[in-house]
Amino acid sequence: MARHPQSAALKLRIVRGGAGTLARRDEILAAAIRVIARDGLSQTTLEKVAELAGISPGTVTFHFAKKDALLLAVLDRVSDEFERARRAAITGAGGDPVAALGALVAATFDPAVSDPDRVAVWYAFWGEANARRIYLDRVGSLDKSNLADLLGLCRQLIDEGGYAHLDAEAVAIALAGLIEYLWQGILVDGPRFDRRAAIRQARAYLSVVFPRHFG
Amino acid sequence: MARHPQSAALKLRIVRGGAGTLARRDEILAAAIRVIARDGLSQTTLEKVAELAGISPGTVTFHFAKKDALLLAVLDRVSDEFERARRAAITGAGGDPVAALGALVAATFDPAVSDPDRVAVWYAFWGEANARRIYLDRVGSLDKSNLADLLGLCRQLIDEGGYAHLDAEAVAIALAGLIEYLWQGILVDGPRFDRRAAIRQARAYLSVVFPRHFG
DNA sequence: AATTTCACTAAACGTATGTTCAATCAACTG
DNA sequence: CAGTTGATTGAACATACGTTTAGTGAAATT
Repeated sequence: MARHPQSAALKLRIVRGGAGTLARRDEILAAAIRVIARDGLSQTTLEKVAELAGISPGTVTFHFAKKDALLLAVLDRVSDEFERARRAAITGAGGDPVAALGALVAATFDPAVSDPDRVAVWYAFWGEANARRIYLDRVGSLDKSNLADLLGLCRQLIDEGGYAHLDAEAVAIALAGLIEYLWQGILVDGPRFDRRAAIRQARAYLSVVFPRHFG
Repeated sequence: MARHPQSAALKLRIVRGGAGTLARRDEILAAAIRVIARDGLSQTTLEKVAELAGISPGTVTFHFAKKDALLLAVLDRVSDEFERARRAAITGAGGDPVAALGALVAATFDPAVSDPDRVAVWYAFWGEANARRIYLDRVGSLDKSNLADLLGLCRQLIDEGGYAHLDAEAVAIALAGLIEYLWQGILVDGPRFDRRAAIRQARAYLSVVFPRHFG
């Protein structure tokens, strides 16, 4: 008895990288994200994921051949979401480094992007990054391009804003570290994390470094 | 056939918190640290730990009743080492905030303290922190007291050094984030991590914020 | 010398879990 | 409507792993 027959709404069958409809894959990924966040990678089982998705364990391996493939798909999903939000913030600023830095901070703490589950998943993969090089490649590259963007924006602001005395690299690394550090608070405090305070503290740092542009 | 009889050197039997000699416990903890760093928490098994320690799997559960207890002991061990190094750096500075900040940075990237295995273990537990509250308590409290120390030192330097225009909290959080961010490099680059460059970058930030004391 | 204690081994046990597979049902196709 | 395809189930399989336990030998104790 197939409890989940193909509905007309799911007729759009785009098979890429694996079997199954995209909708079902998304449901499984969403369930996996929650299980990983709740139980950690070491306690994540296909049975738990299946139960949370309301399907049988076999269906999970039908859509994701191996457990490893599912976990990697989760990482890619979360990684893509973060990357997209980051890019949108920069693009929306239209070349203005001050607006871009502000938008990056705002995007980082946007509840839609950095909900506690996704943050927990992100840290879970960081925790296994040393053991699985493929994880390290993903999380590392996102981190790297984030720093590269911040460094570019800081350089631009230093040049155009008359902050020639500043060490762009030091300022950018500190900013990247600050943002990540505040981000950790989401992991620690969960839903009670004060996002406005985090944004305020990030801007306080920017106003220390670039006082004439972040008053 | 007991291949590891009690030798005269191990006669000192201090049993605290569990069975066994301290020496054997240390060997097991060292093996566990390496396995966790190499394979991640999700792939760490008692058999691997036992093999690396050159003993049988049963001996591990003899010294650490449960696997959970072993993992927690590993976390405590690494946590204690970090905390001790931090405290030593601050104490050694004798109340001088400039010396203390410099010593903290140096200690953070001291190879004896932050060897790649220990850093990987630290991140591994961070990765499971959302799932296991007891992990979160440990890693979170170390992080908290670290920030508290940095904040105190920054406040002191701001007051005594004539930096009244600076936001102490913003400066301290950025410093904490910067150090952690650079620390991540140990995880990413392993033994090839450039510790001198990291120290240089940390001091570059300090010289941006406190130019008259970190020239 | 006899007895007890401690550290350890090796095998056994039971369970949890990733993966496979035959069967089933719905939807689409011609 | 008959036949094919795709999604799903549920059970079976194999195995990896944490834990238990009986047994062993050396050291300490009496």
